[in-house]
Amino acid sequence: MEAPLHPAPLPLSFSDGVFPAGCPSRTLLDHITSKWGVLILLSLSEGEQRWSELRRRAEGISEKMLAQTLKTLELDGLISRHAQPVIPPRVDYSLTEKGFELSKLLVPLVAWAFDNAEDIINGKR
Amino acid sequence: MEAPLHPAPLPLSFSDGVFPAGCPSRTLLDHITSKWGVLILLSLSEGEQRWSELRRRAEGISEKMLAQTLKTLELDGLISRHAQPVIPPRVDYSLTEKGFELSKLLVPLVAWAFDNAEDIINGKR
DNA sequence: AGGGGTACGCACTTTTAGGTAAGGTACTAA
DNA sequence: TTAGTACCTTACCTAAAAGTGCGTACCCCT
Repeated sequence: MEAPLHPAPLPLSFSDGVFPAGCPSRTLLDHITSKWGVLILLSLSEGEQRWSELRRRAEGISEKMLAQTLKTLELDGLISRHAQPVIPPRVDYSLTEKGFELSKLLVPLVAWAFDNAEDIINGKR
Repeated sequence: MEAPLHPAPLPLSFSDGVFPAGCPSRTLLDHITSKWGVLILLSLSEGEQRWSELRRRAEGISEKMLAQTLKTLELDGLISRHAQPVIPPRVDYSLTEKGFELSKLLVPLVAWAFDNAEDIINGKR
């Protein structure tokens, strides 16, 4: 009931306790935590998948946003693209090492959100 | 170099592998992973803080967005507000139990982003 | 001959998050 | 009297995110 008030470790290097405005981590966080970025990374945490599969799994995503999100994450070096010159086209996406590291932190977060979402969203308003 | 291809546990309850569009967790995730939501939660993970302190730490935030973000997170039951009827006004914010649970997952994520941001953002384009 | 699947790119429009600026209260200090 | 602090609210506006729809290339199936 009462506020926890635990100090919490926070192993960050923000010496002065300020999260600087121009910090590159803000940009990276924006990519990772974008509406569709999370879902794509999450989906790929289960292994290599192709375009159409990702489209199906991230329900509601438009083709434009899928392409855009994939491109951004690829530029960030979090996922890699394997295009096979076959007909019909086949392109597989998978996590890079860095992307996999990230997914290990992201998966539990989303799992927690999934488990607690109903209580939280219903409990209010 | 090569793609990892590890299956990854993924302890989620998405039986069919689809992340449903209307899922409440999408809304909750939007709040948590919003531009300022992350920073506020992160900041509060270090303990109770007041309005002006949060404003200073989340560099670049406007008063409007601070108020809005705090309100959303409070409605979600992630933070709690303690207003003291003193002059000048003093309002302290802290994480709730749920918010603290969440921060334990969020902190390492942001720490990772902070550690890897420079490499990632510079290495591209 | 026609329709459908796959993986996009491009242009256009809508929606929304966020920024800017001003005001408001209830004081205190100069 | 003017300024300043702390904690907001409200109205307005813009820039960025996201949606919509169209086109493409190539082949398969019927």
